[in-house]
Amino acid sequence: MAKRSTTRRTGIADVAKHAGVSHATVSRVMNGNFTVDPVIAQRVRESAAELKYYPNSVGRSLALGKTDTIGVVVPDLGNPTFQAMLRGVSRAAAKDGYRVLIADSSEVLSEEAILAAEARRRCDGVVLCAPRMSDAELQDLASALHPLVLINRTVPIENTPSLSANYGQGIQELATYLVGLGHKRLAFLSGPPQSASNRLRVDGLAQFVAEHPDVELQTLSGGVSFAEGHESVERILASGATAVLAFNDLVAMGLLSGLHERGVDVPGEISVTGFDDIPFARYTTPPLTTAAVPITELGEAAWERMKAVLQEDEAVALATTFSPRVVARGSTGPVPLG
Amino acid sequence: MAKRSTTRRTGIADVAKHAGVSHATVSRVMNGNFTVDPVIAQRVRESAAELKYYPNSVGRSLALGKTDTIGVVVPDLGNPTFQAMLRGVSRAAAKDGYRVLIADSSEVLSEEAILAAEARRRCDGVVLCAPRMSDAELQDLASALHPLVLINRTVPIENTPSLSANYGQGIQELATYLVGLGHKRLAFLSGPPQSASNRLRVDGLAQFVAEHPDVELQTLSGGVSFAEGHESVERILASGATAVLAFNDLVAMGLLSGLHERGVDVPGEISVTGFDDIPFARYTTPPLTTAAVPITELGEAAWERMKAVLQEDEAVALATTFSPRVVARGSTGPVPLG
DNA sequence: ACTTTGCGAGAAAACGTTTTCTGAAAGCGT
DNA sequence: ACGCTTTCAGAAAACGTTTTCTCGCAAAGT
Repeated sequence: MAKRSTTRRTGIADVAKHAGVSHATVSRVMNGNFTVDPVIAQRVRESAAELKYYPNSVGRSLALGKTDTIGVVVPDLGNPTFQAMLRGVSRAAAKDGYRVLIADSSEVLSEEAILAAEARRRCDGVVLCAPRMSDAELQDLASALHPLVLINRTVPIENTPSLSANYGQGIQELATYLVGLGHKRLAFLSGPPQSASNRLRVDGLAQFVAEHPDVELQTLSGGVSFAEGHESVERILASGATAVLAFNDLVAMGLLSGLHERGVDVPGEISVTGFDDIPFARYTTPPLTTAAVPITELGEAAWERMKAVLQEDEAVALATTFSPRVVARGSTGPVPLG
Repeated sequence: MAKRSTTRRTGIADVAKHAGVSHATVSRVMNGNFTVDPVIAQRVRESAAELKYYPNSVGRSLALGKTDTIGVVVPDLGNPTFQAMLRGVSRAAAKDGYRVLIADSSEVLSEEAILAAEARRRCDGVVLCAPRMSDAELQDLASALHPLVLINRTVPIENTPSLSANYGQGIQELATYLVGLGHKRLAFLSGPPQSASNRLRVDGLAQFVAEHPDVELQTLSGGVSFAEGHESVERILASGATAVLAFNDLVAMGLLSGLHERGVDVPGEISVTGFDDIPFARYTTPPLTTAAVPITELGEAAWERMKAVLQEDEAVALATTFSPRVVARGSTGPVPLG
């Protein structure tokens, strides 16, 4: 049995005894059931207060069959994007009395499914942020995870809503903006190949190029982080591009920093755009032109969908996309003469 | 009773029936108890696999009296410092099979105690990050929270370890560094009054001034965020200080940005330091001189202490302080010629 | 006065595990 | 062959709630 420590926490039985009633009555009072004589109810409340009784939440969960907790699986807790998602989910869920259990896969692909399944076992549902796993694996997992909501990953699975930013549209708008400034030679610093949002950007750019035959686009493998952006400087300069579309703001900022060190003028000699509009983007020098993704709202929307699924709402919207908005700042300018 | 949905999840009873043994035996097998005949154990494992059985974790928690979960309460999930703490705690705990439940008080003082107590009810212990509540309130709460670990807040309470960065020492080292560059007129852009770490900085600076009578220090009320740093530009310039110690990196970055917009040269006309060394600090222009706080390590250490308390180790270190390290970068320079 | 209705509270089952206790069978020495 | 220990598995209690069912009692209706 549960290892009896010297002193047990005060339970419902203690309150019942103290108030001279049964467990059932105490439970009823604690849950605001009105079929209890007000006099007795008051006595129970006083006993509970005196004994500092608070219902054991594990016991409650067992009886009720729910934990009032949802799991959120993120690829990297160190990434501002996922931090913002997490915050959105957490705050929205908190408003409805739900708590969030976090699981950080540290970008280890093989951990993702395990963490998700384990989280589901403890929680009423799971939110998967930008899962890296394959479509097939995700499909398999979906039914086991069932109250499941996806962020930045769309897979047509029954009962699983998904929220995503329209990266394809966003990157096209950025490219359009750059071309409007006169740029003809663009470079795309791509993200991780297994990332669905990278795929959307690649596809969006492919479409853009198809519609603008006069524009030349090079794709260079980049990454997701500052450091990776910083390291890309040489290759960017060698490419001869006059404008760079970075995978995200972090990469753009690393690039900006590297260019600054090399004495390359931004936007005088080269223009740089990011993606996401993380809080820092407006404070870089020069301030970063980027596509704003309402990522915290995505998180909040994820909770709303989750709530709907938990309540077994029939009409829960499945796929919702949020459109990024180009935010023009100082890191982009007219194509240099020459 | 728990509202019976149409299909129940497969439980230990199903496996028992399928394998032709008792609940107890299944439980023993699942928990790696070796007092089971290997032949039977194998049969049970096969049944479990076939039925896709996974132990219900709420049931387990109830029987075992533990949830393998700890709560982490932070003042603001949007703050990089707390994000880093959270990440440290979460990753360290995950290595030991524990999960983290998050509670974000959104800097609402009155929510803190409630969230902490509620988290404790669901978890085996609570980590409080930089609690804003008063010492008295914290003392009161401590026993109810008991497996409790504090980050960036030291209160002498039995059984509750605390991890903190030595902000007093750090800010003195930054001030020493600035004075070494010739600065005599310093300004401190302070943080929230109820923050213990702000108090440590104030005290540290007071000591510094006492030891350096020739140095003039002004304290201006600042804040914790970018925006607040950005808004302080006028007051900083009006102060006539040649070097500014910002409460943290965020404030320093906001200030840097504001100064840039005003065409003020950093560090030519004024030097700026931050605090924390958040990942972005090295990428600002100019790169930010700051005091590096190993904040993720603080989080990891917090878990180690928590683990020790959970295991009822007698010899658990109570108060541990981490020393910040001055990281000199480009935002500081010699005092301008007057 | 006797049955019916209704209200409120207690007994007990249920949620899904773990673990103690008990008992049966098997192994061993004499 | 008998009694002892040992091994292993099942029955049942325990964890702390919620909820259904039941029942007593009082008020109301005939």
